[in-house]
Amino acid sequence: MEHWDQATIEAFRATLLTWYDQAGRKHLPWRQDQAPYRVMVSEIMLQQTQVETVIPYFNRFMAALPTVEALANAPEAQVLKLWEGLGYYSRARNLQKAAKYVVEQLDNQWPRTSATLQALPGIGPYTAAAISSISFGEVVPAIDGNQYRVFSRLLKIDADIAQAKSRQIFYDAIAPIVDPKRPGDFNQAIMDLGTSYMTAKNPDTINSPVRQFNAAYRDHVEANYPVKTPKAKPVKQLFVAEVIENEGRLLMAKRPATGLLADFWTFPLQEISTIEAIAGEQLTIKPVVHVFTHRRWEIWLVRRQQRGLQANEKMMSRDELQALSLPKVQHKLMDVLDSLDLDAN
DNA sequence: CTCCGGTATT
DNA sequence: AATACCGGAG
Repeated sequence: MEHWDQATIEAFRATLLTWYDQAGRKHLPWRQDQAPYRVMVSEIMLQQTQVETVIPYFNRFMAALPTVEALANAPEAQVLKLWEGLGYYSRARNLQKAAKYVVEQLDNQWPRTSATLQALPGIGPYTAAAISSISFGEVVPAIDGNQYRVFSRLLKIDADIAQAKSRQIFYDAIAPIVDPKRPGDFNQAIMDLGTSYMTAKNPDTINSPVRQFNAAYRDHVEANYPVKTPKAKPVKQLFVAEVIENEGRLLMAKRPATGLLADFWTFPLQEISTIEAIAGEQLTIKPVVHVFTHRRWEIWLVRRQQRGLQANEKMMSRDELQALSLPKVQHKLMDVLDSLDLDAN
């Protein structure tokens, strides 16, 4: 690992922030006004989700629920509807819990440090540091995938970023480099660097504003960083999805309160061991495929007659469905169904 | 297809 | 430390 002396650290800060002031993504809606509520909402949305995807969701969310009190007092169904399609729905539920906590337990006095912000549900070490540095000026690194990638290359850090224990190694390496005068801008500048020149694939190091600080580039080993062990492949699972229509209503089943897509409504899904279980019954040549981190679902649509309803099941009209927050996989199933009906006409 | 990515739970 | 949780981009 490289060691930077104080002069190098100061030169790096100056170079980075000069570039950020000229070329940083100042137009991002959550950077217009960096009040903690806005930063919290944006950072939770940005967990595991790309900037371009988040922008319209963030704007709708802030228009509908402009203050932490508005979010705390909103019906959960409204919050989930605003989140519809973003995925990782526990983020939305925890976000509202965090808002309630700030309003009801803290009398609207925000925690101002990374350590205390982590008491809020859904706020871990990265998000806490992002909020505290951007909104309150705390001098801490906000270590996300961008910071791992950027500093692993700049400093040739060999710790495996897939390992939890590597976090401390990166924290210790980055903390002395964070600009004490502009910690929030420093963190956001690293994010911008990580999504422009210092990308995961095909980095444009030759044009990077901090090329001269890049030890991995200097030594022609940039492709070796960050060090990351590959993750396991998702397990394949076969399902049959029942389409039961009656008088314009569809039979929907509510998923269990814990686990995958908790409490969300989908067509009734039954796991099958082989396609033979529904021989000839399927409506399409190929299954609907939906992949999670750890599971790959292959879902065969079948049409069935009206039957008795289980406790978690309900016949729903199209209007009722439209009002609900439905997971992407259910939208895929309904889209395939609609395209079949279209072909029939 | 493959790859990417924070937090909570266990 | 390992696993669960989603959708989008290339």
